[in-house]
Amino acid sequence: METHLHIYNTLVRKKQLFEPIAPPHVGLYVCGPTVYGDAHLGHARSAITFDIVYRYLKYLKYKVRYVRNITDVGHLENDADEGEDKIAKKARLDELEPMEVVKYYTDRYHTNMDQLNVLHPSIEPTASGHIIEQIELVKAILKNGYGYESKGSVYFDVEKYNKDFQYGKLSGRNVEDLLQNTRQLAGQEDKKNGFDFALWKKADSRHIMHWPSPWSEGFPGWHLECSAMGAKYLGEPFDIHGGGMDLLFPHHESEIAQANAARGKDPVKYWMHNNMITVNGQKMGKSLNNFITMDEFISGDHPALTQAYSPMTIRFFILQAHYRSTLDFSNEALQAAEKGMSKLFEAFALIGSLKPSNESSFDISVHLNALESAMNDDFNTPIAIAQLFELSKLINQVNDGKTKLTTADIEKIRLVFNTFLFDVLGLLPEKGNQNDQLVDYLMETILELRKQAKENKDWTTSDRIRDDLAKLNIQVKDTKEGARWSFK
RNA sequence: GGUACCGUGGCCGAGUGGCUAGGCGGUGGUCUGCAAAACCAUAUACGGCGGUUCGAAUCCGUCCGGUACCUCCA
Repeated sequence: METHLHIYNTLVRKKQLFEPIAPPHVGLYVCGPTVYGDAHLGHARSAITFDIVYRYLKYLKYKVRYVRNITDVGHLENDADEGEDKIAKKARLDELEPMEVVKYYTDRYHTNMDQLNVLHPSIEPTASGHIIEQIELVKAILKNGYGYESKGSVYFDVEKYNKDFQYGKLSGRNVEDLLQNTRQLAGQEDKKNGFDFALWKKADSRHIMHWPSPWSEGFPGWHLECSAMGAKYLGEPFDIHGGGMDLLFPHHESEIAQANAARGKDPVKYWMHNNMITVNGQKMGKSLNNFITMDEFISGDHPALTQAYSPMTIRFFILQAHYRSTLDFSNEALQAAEKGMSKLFEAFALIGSLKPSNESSFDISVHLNALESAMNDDFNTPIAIAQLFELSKLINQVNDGKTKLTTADIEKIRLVFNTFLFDVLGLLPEKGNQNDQLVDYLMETILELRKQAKENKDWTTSDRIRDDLAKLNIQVKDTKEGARWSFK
């Protein structure tokens, strides 16, 4: 399987040729959501970024096992290890069973992902379903001497680990700096060093999610689940681990440390990190309280939104930027994306009615190659989309009789659009098709009436038909061959 | 303070030593009964200052401005 796919590997901070550990198989692990709130634009970006990775790897004929976890325990509240489990806290406030909260937000997350046309992962494991694996991992770390027990909790001994391995190899930090910069944080009494992180945490009386363990009735530390589940389903090491840039430190750094401490080897060959969505240049996130949920985008019901945006518009908007760049949210940018995307779909819809010629005035394969090399260059979707715009321009030119294409090349263009626009980029025209035949028939009748009015130079009637249809978001387009129509 | 990164035309956003990215918006034109759509043409650019080079938006230095991580976060 020869490809030229290059992936930017955060571990070495440059693009590398992608060489799977055991081709044609590829293991892909992505940090999924913590299900204690609705998905927002940032979640959408991460999911879409790695959806593209998944789709393109499959396009390249790899056999991909894609694991994306659901975090339903473990992440602690603010005061580091003093805090309460996020989901438990939410449950207490709402007087719900924790698993009720988990189920509620997991379902909502799935709905949003389906709306965005994000493919389902091969496996979607939950942290609460892998407590045993996580306990085993803690045992292995303890056995190798890289952890210590303290008052029923177990911590990772970063200083000890750093003597034998390198803590900070992913994030570019060093332990000396960390020592100086984490000293003042509260709630560190039980730990040898401030930067030591919890592997197992003893539950206090308020804590309603807990499990038995050799050390205490408690719950796993927050980096453990990905280490345990990644290894379980993808092996050690596996190919690609993805997530948001904000997870780079300490989460992914600690995953590397845990794997080395337990088994003496790095867990992952290629680390990929998507950048953040920003609002007025600032990260969109919970703590800044400036996030907009997917449902709010779809309904338009948010003070920052001047209109509703379809999930496909959001997907397209996200794909128009490279995943490693920050992407700034604005209504203007969303609206530009909406218009641009519909232009692509309109061009695609025209392919079926193009008139073939005996020769082609341009070479389709040039564009196909350009699309592949864009995707091979660290999944450069903006360039790929630019290529699709080039193609749609050509389609329109053929439609206008300004350039020529053979029947075979028209089919080739259709195939390229199908493959890249729909399969690889995962964009779908979203006009409902429930009443297609009826609508087509009605439109045929209406446009026939308008044609007659025009022939009679009854402009009042013909314009009224046009304007009324516009109110229904139906656009009439007069061409040399007669009127066409489409949904706006 | 430490670490990583960014500053591109009205807006969004690729590119990273020489060859117009692209989209939205603007302007002019073709088409049209008038529009719209489409097509054609076109303007507006690489934060400041130095340096390297035949040549820099792209490399180096420096200054200015901004962001992320170091606490849960996609």
